[in-house]
Amino acid sequence: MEGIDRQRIDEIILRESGNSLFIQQQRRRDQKVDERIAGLRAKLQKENENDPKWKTFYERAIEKCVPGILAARPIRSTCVVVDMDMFYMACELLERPELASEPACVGENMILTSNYLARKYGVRSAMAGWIGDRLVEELSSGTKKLIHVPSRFDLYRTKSHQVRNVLSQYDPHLRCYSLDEAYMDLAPYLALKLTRNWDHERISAVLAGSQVLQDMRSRVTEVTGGLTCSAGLAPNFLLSKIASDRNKPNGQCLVPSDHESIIGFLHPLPTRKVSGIGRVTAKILSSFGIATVADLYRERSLVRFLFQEASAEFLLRASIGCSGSDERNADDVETDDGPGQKGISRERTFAAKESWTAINLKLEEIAELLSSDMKHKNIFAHTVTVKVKLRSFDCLSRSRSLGRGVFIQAAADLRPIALDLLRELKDEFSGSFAVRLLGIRCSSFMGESHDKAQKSIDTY
DNA sequence: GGGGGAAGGACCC
DNA sequence: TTCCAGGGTCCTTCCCCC
Repeated sequence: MEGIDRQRIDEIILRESGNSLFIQQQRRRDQKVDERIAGLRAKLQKENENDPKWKTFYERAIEKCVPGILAARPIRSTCVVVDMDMFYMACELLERPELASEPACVGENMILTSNYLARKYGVRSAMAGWIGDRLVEELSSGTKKLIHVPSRFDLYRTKSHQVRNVLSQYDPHLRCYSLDEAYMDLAPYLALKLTRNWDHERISAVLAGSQVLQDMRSRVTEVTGGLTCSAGLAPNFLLSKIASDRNKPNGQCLVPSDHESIIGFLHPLPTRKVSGIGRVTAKILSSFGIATVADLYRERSLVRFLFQEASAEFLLRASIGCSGSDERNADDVETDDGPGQKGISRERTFAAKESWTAINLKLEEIAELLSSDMKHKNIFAHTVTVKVKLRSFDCLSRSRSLGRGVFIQAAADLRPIALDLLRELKDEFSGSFAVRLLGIRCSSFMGESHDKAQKSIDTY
């Protein structure tokens, strides 16, 4: 079972997806990345010819800012990322334990998550359901069938709440960016627990045993009736996020806060392990010989050359185990309760439609949903964006900011603008306008820094 | 040039 | 035989305006 060949899995996926429109779109995207890489290569060659010493220029600039970045890295490992193990599936397993011994997944057309048995057959989240079926069928020589469990988000929310209740006893300010993940800082908890002021020796001793994490995880399991989670403990969230994945499932990992330990932990990893480095960035890096985080650091001048400033800075920081939030963490323990929501959206996928009436109808439904969400949260927005995905999987969007001081919320206000934007997209698009997804997004909320308006509608 | 909106992408779970 | 989500954030590039 362990040995199911990655290559065979890839072959099956490739064959089954065949020439689907989705795959064709993937290829077009890959091609764009290849072109970007070729462009970078040419630029690099030119630079090498013009000024063979160009690297030293970047090197000096980088060396100058590294000490500052390192100094801002917290000196204690108190940041925790808790990640529930195959969360949706695990929730289902509580009620249907018999599924554990069969390859199973949550989701019908689109797989949201799969159990570890299914993963061995290459079934993973975001995969089309029927491809998962084929993988299991073929790789088990017809002896197994992938079981699809319909998703039940109410259940997952309830369970997520239980988890949050446990975790908030360790950090009342914890952040949850999704149902199955929490970011927390244990510093106040530990300080309190140890009653005395920070005593680095004792805290290290506690943390080295990772007793706190151990207790926390057992309590999660107990309270949820059997859900397990994995956790990472490190000086910042960039590192604890990676650490939380290290001993998955039902495991934990501590990254001590000294530089040697951090580098020893981080540098051997493939760049893709860093949260924020995705498929495309990893591909660009690897085509310039950068495969591991150590490479990322060694080739920092090249990295600076290949990317725009913001991205290069993120990569450089990551390569020495620092995150952008290190500076912030130090002081404002209390002040921020998150940056606040920037936008709100609703989108729906359906069988591709060409009928303009049918498309309009869908758009109106979505406007209705979004407006209701906005009322619920009491937000008024200044910018409306319509998003369309065509049958070819090409994505288009069009947005409009309303007149000065105009903010809307009601579906009656949203609808005509969205419709107008959609018409513009359709009119400008040559070829068949067969729509498989429609979405509306509202952003620039009233009350954000730039707004100079009071409540106002209807004036556009 | 720099600021800011618009369009398109990358990335995350 | 089936034919790839939905809700976000942030970055880059282009373009217009000042």
